[in-house]
Amino acid sequence: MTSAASRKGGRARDERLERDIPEATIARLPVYLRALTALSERDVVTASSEELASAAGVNSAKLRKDLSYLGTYGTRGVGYDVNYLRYQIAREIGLTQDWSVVIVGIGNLGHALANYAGFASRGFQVAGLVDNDPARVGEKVGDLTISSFDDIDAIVSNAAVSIGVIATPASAAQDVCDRLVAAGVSSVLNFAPAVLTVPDYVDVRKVDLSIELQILAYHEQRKANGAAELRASLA
Amino acid sequence: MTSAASRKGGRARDERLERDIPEATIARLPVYLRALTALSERDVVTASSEELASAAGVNSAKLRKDLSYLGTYGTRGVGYDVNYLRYQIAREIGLTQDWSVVIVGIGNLGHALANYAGFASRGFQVAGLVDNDPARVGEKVGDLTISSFDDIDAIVSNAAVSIGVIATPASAAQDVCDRLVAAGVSSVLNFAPAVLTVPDYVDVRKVDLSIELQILAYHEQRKANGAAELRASLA
DNA sequence: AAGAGTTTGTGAACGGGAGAACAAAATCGC
DNA sequence: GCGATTTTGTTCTCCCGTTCACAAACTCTT
Repeated sequence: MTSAASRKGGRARDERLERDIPEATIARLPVYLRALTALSERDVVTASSEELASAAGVNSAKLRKDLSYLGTYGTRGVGYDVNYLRYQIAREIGLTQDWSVVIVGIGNLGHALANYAGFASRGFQVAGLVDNDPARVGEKVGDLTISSFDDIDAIVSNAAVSIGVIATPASAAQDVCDRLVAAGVSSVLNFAPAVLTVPDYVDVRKVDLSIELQILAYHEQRKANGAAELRASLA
Repeated sequence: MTSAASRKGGRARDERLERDIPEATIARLPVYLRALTALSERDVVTASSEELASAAGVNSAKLRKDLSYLGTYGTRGVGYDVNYLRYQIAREIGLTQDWSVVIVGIGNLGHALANYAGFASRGFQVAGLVDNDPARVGEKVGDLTISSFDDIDAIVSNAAVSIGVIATPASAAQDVCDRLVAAGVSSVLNFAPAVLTVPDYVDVRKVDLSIELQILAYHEQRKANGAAELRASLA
């Protein structure tokens, strides 16, 4: 932080100490936000790093360090003001504004995503649903109507969509991704089990259900083997 | 590897060099597996680390190091035998055996998971669907019938379920998790936006859709701010 | 059979994040 | 007003994971 300040030599807007917040921290901010929201709903006014950390499922030192990247929002001897900190984190993540997303691929998963309440409640608005299957185009899901691939451009530009969600089969994912990027999307959340190639300025995050299960299976197997070895060594 | 061998002093089963494979590597093995499967389907017999890495979306040095934890399966000057390596990875992850999973919470997401083809194709068998809502119990999803919470014990023990998938609202997640663990489940995949507390021997992995979107939103905001700052500094 | 050309496996350097520990800063009790 | 107490913000150390770079090992050509 001092480096940024000294480099620019005390520029006017430097109280807003231009950060580079570690990725690992960013990934935890939404968790803290959720914990704070829960506390706020129970009318808790103040929380210590210890309390917050336990609600978020992390270590308190880590939480304090994470928050220190955002600024000095706590009070020593007291803790953090729940609502104030909540607002600061929301602002930092960018949740004080609304984001439009388009969902491509309205199969089982796409349906679930389209109806997912967690989106709207956090400032994410589904601006369009798109599917390749002519039989599905025109179908209503919630209060939205499924459009065809060809409408991607119009949807993205009309609703200023910057985030695309891909819930298609793997075979279609790269093509869909290319179209989204061409239409102006610069962040992609990919549920398809495929590796996507995108320009540098585009962010991609991947969620892969079967990979998660495979990781669990590996550990299960290890547990089982460990137990078997233990039995063998006792025999 | 030498440390393990020397420590135990050349024990009988030590060719099976008892590993501790880094978590980061384990998380990538399923990706390699998928890439290998794709190559195999195109009848590719051999692949270099460079080819495999690009198919998997990683750096070739990382891929080689990852594979070296499993054993010496490549041939210098040649590359890796696709099918052989595929089998070795599958065995390592534990995919040469079948795994039974139970899905709890058959809302939109639960439905999608129950119908997800990627499970069956990788040796994961859905042994039961469970929901709390009496109106849903008895309903058929695919060729399975939804059971009530009270049947969790029976399902888990009858089908030797070791993995539980939680797709309930956050408010129910901890209770469901406790029941699963009590029934004998020792790995949990949690889709509910809640922090779960479990005994040490239980593994939990969490998938949180709205967190992924929030991370993307943060980066979007940064991109937008960066562009705005750039414009300002040029003006 | 020997040299040229590939490609793996790994040692070593590097960077980032986690956790312990403590000094600084605030409140509270008297 | 002052010492005791609480709790933050931060420094320091350690560990894990990534990447580089190269020697070892294999094939192919002549």
